[in-house]
This record gives sequence, C-alpha cells and structure tokens, in this order.
Amino acid sequence: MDAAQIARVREFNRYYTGRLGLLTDHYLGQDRPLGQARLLYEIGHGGDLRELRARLGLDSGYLSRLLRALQKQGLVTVEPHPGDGRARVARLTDAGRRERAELDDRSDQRIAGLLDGLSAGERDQLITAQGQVHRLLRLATITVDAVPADAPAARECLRRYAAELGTRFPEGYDAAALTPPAGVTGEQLLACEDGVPAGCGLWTRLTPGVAEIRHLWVAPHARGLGLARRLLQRLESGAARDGRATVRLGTHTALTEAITLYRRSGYHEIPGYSDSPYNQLTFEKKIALKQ
Amino acid sequence: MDAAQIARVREFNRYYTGRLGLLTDHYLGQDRPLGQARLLYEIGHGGDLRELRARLGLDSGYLSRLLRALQKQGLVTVEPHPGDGRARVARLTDAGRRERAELDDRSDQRIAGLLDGLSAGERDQLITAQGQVHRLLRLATITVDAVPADAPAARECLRRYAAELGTRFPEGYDAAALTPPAGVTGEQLLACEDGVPAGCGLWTRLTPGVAEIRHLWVAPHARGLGLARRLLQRLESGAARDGRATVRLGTHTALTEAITLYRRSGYHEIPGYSDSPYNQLTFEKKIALKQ
DNA sequence: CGATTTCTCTGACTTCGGTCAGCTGATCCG
DNA sequence: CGGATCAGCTGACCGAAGTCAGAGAAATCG
Repeated sequence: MDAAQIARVREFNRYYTGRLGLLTDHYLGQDRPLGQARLLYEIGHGGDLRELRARLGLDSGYLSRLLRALQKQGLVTVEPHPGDGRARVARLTDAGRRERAELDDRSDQRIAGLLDGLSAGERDQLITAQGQVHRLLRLATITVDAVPADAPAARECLRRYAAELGTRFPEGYDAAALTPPAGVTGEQLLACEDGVPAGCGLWTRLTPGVAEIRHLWVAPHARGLGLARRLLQRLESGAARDGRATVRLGTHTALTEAITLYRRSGYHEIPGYSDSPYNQLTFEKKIALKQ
Repeated sequence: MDAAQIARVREFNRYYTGRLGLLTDHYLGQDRPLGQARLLYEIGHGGDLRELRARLGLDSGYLSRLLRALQKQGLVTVEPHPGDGRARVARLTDAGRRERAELDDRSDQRIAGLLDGLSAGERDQLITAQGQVHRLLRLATITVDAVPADAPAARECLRRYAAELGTRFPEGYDAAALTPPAGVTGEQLLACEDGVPAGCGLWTRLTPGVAEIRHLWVAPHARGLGLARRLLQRLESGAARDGRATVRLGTHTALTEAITLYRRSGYHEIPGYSDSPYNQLTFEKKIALKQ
C-alpha cells in the first residue's frame, strides 16, 4: 500500500469533515439537538420504532426519550402498532412535517450557497467527482467472500437472480437450471455491502483443467460500481488456484451488459460447450496459473 | 441552481458522513474522548495555547481542563512561554508522542484497510476524484469581493505579490511600480478562503473604453484551484460594467503560468501600450458589454 | 395454559462537550 | 508608576448523548 495515497485520503477526509460541519447541518441552525433532528428526519419515511432504532443505532430508552421530547413539541405522535400490540409506530404531525421540510430546505440552501460559488462547468465537475468517490468508496466497502453453497444469503441471491432472468428472457427462466450437478462446485462467492447481500457468482469444475463460471449476478442497488468485474476476477483467480487454466461461461443474448463485461475482460466466443438452453453464447478465457 | 445537483451533493455528504465515522476516527478505538484525542493530535505541531485554542475553536477554560487531563496521564507537559510570561506552551512527552503516533497509525491502517478493497487502478481513480472534490470545494468556499484599494488585506497581498516578483524576475522588482496613478483605479478585488487572503487583482481606467488589469496574484496555498481564472473573469466583468469593451494587460516573460492563463482566456498579444519595464509582453481582449 | 421472549417505557446515572464569571499574574500603554 | 489589557486557570453550571437495570404489557413457544 502506497503511504502517499493513504496520506492523501486522510487529508481529504480531514478537509471534508471540517466542511461537513458546515454542510450536513441539516440539523444545526435549528435550535434543536442533533439527535432530535436526526430522528425527526428519519421518521419521515417509516415510523416503526424497531426500525428507527436500527437505522439510527439508538438505545431503546434513549429513543423513547427523544420521541417524548418531539411529542411534547407537537411534532410527532406515537401510536400502537396495528399488527403487534407490543410495538409502536411514530408519525409526523402536520407541524412535524413542516419542520422537517424546513430542515430539508435549509440544507438545500446551504448546498446551493456553496455551489453558486462555482461556474456551471465547475459544478458539473464537482458532481462527477463526488459520484466517482461515492462509487469507489462503496466498492471498497463491499466484501467478497467464499461461502458454503447452501449459505442462506447466497441462496437468496440466486433466487433473486433467477427471478430477474425470468423477467428478462423472453422465454422465461426455469429455476431448476440453477442447481449445478452435485459435487462439482468449486467456490460460491458472495458480495456484501454493510452486511447486505450485493451479488454472487460461482465456478464449477467442468472438465480437468477447465472451470465454468455461473450465476454471476449483482443486485440492482449495487450496479454501476464495478462489482461484476471484481466478482469475475475473484472467480477466475479461485479457479486458477484450483489449477484450471481455462474458464468457460455461457450467457443469454438478452444479457447485453454481461456480454460486454465478458468481452472486455478478455473472453472470446467459442462453440457451445453446454447444453443449457439459456447458454445462447459461450465464451472462454485462458488464465495464468499462479506458480 | 439545479435541484438535482443539490440532491446529489447532499446524498454524497450523507454517505460520506456515515463513512467518516469509520474513517476519521482516528480518535475512536482509543478509549479517549474525542476532545482529548484531537488536542493530543494538534499539539503535535505547535503547542502555543493561544494557537491551539484558535485552531480547535475551544473555550480557554475547556482547553485548560483538557490539558490537565492529558497532563495527568503523562502525555503532555505545559511550560511557560519563553517570550511572554502570560502565555504557556504545551509539549508532548515521549509517552504523548508514542500515543499520538499510535493514533496516527490506527488511522493509516483504517484507510489502508479500505483501500485494499480496491485494485491499483481504482485506488488511483479514488485519489484523483477526491483531489477534484477537494479542489472544487476549496474553490467554492473562496470569496472574491471588491475592497477599498487601501484595505490592509489587499495591501498585504500586493506586498507578497511584489516580494514574489522580486525573486522571480532576474532583474528584481521595484515595488514602486505597484502604485497606480492616482484616481484611475476601477476596482480592487480580494479573494479570501476562510477569512485568509488568497489572492488579489485590480483593474484601472487606461483610456476611454479601455481597462488595464494589474497585479493579478494568487497566494501559493491557493494555487492550482482555478482561482486566477475566476479573478480574471471577475475583473473583466467589472470593467465591462464600467463600459470598457477592451481589456489590456502586461506581463513578464518569466511568468509563464500567467501567460498561459491569458492565452487560454482569449487574450492575444498586442504591441506594447505601457512603458513599464516589467511589461515585456502585452495582451488585449475584447469583452462583451452587458446591455 | 404457563414460561419465556419481545417491545417499550421509566428512572437513575455517567460522561462529554461546552459556557460563564471571576480570579491571578504578566504585560503593555500612557 | 498605575490602569487597562491579555493569557490562563478554576469552580460552577448546563444540556446532550448515551448506558443500564428494571417494570409492565403483549406475543410466542412448548
């Protein structure tokens, strides 16, 4: 790891923390403590107390107290949960909604005040660069790990993958095609972002020296980050460690992004090696075995 | 202002605040309160209490208490200021230096842990994009305002400008050339970043319909942000408001960045109009008068 | 059905960050 | 020299944030 890079990231973080005090106070400016303001803001979309506690990471006693404070100010009502008599639900009153809108507005104005120090072109550059940072940080925090093939999160990903194929293939998709022949699975990878499944992929042992990559999928919320490429590389290196210098995969003509990815990643088309009806196109790549 | 842009900046800020909790805590992880950790960190470079108070924005009583806490832990000593018997100076002990180095290290490791989720290419992209964001945010927070020609901050900028020219011109620079003929000054602009002077520039009335731009200068700490261009544009529009459709300026062959800026900004070389020995090159630009 | 778990609320308590007023010396200004 | 000012220290005080240990009501499990 390059120490200069670390230093630059740290410097950016420092600068940004300092600015954020000016930028995300949202919160501040209103003479309302931060905790209350955050809560007011979050109640806006979804008032289940359990959920709020999880989202904001609050102690249940503390949350209770904050709610009562907001209640006393007439910004919030707390009602019993319709389905579960133990649980309760918070809801903004009209005054609460107005207050929240005002917070929102202040925040917007602060940002607007910042942006109009810039020319239109500079603004565009800023947005673009922030988008890049955002993308790369998300990518950096996503973990990719090998998991047992029957891990619940992996099953869930495959289920969603199958559901998506079902809508994208004109002929539909039969989820039975998911299960690989027993005993051939090399590695099932699972990508998670902050504990939430973000994608999957696996490779199997096709013939000696040859691996097949299957079910490479990225969850909609994690697309556009470059995660598919990373999963693909991890699958390749896993197969390489298993002594497989050739990797094959098949895909469907409807999956244009996937095809682009494979081509860009060094795969070239080969005659069909698979009898799956969904593998309308088949690709192969030679990979270097680690010595 | 584009509402979508504001929303995107806000979203980035939100995301980044969330991450920063994980990134700049520095601080956290050590079982030391944030205030103490920040102080420990800042004492590292410069222990003058006055300065520390200003840098961290602390109340003098609070600072005193924090210092005593660190003192009790054997991390810091406080000695009288050599030059001023009222003031005092804080200094890290060996233990304090070790502690600070450890904070530093933890922070580095956190960043390293983040970065090694990325490929080398992605790391470079991240650094570049963060650099852009940093640059543009700094630029956005810099204010450019017209000030009286005798404003102390403007005088200070001109003094530093002259000092710099003195070192850059082989023949040196005579600061007497700074003062424009009385009564012709149109507008003196001063750029400030967080209240610190960051650059200056002014235009004068040369002949009817013609303005001259002089003393365009950006402080070293604010270079590379695009501030010179902004100052130049502001000067031009100020001259235009004064009914001057032609702007001239002269510069020295040693000032290559300035020459590049002028060429890029639409200035073309003209025969010398000025008898200043430092104006080895002279430029002109026609600007549109606001109706 | 009873025992256990789940969810919320309450009271007691702690720490941290921060402000304020007043004090002591040192220094500066006239 | 004497008064104003400046730097730092101290004690008193405050609210915000957060933790912890129950209590009580509802739901769930066996």
